[in-house]
Amino acid sequence: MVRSIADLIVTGDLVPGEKLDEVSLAARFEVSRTPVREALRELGAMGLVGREPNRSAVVTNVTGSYLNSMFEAMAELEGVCARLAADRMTAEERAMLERDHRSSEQWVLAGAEEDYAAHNTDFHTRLYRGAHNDHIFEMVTQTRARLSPFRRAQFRLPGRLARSFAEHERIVQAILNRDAIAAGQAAHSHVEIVSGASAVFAHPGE
Amino acid sequence: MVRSIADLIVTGDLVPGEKLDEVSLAARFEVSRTPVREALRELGAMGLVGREPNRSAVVTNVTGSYLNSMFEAMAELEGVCARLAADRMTAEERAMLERDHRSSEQWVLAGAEEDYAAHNTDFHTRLYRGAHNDHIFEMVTQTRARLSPFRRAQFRLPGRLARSFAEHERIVQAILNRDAIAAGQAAHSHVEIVSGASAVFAHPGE
DNA sequence: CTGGTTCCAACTGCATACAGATGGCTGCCC
DNA sequence: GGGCAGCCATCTGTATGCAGTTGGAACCAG
Repeated sequence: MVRSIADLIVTGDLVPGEKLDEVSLAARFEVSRTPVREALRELGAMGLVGREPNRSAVVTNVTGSYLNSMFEAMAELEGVCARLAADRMTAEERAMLERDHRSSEQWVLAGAEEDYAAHNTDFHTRLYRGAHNDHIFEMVTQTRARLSPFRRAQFRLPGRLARSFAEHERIVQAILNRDAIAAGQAAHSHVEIVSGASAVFAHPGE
Repeated sequence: MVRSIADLIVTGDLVPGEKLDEVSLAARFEVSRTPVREALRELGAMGLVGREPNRSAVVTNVTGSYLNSMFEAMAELEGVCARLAADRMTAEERAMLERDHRSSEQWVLAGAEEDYAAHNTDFHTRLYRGAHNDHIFEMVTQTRARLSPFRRAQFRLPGRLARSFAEHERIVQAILNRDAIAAGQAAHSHVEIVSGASAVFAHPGE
């Protein structure tokens, strides 16, 4: 239930600012209002929807300022993850990260945005896992989920694919060299750039 | 409702591992099960209680490994906050931070654990706010809430008060000097030390 | 006395019914 | 014609009832 509604939001089926009426959602999933309500509470706690007393839940329309704070947080968290990952990744993890990264070059050359986007998600997830810190993993995953409605189109920008790949390259190299500082910085600036690329698509806050 | 139950957990009234039976909670607060259920869902999303299908919610008994990951995350987040705060705090914020810190010395000299603990909470909150990043503020606040059951007694350790004050001093100085790097490091190691001091009190995980 | 099986009580998950609140619409008054 | 007030429709918040499931207690067999 939570998942179903979250998907509607993350996939963009429900647009930021849109009201989530309990009865229509209940009808849509053919259940009663109760599970819907509970799911909305949970989504509210996760920050995906906003709730105030006696009002409909609304898909969080992150205002510019809060959106920026999330992108900044994302950059910081990525930096931390990469730094920790450089120290802690196992040999297998390093190998997988590199292999995966190398193979993604084909999508860049082919200009396959969708495929590269999928790889990109995996790549970052590997990074988060590599930090070997469950709580940080949770935080970064949640933050990413909340940001996802706002960066769907990030790879549409011309040349973004190649640049993203080059930035990944820097991160991978630093991690393979076990250079924690460099890895942290590379990941940090990588996300900073993504945030700039995505800002354009941000839904105007109210 | 959420707040009421969360308080029971944070204050230690409900102990990690304890089952949260919906009907008794409903009776306790003199409401029906419905709002209790929704509150539990929300607390589940916040990570304060664990939930699995057809089971009672249980106060999260953070296992040793996850507890460590939270303390580590806390150290990283504090470091980030202090670093950002050193750059971004307004003159008023700096002044308040210093004033507050100075005045806390009286509690150290008097050995007033309760009072110092209250000040300590304020001090760190100031730091988080000083970073001027709402999302990071949320994350660090949530993490702290989840950790609170596990560090209630941190100032009981002999000499901890004075050491904490000295560490705060380093952080304050670095921020007043606008030395972001030093502030970040000082805050990071401060929390690392707290985590060591608290580990002793961790409820044994299962 | 111990191990297993069966049954029951208690609790969770969901649905429905009702009460309270809110926002918009309509109609009246100025 | 415009503005204000009161009413009504609609939606959220809460209570209660019922069905499904689970864990444990009691009982029986070895």
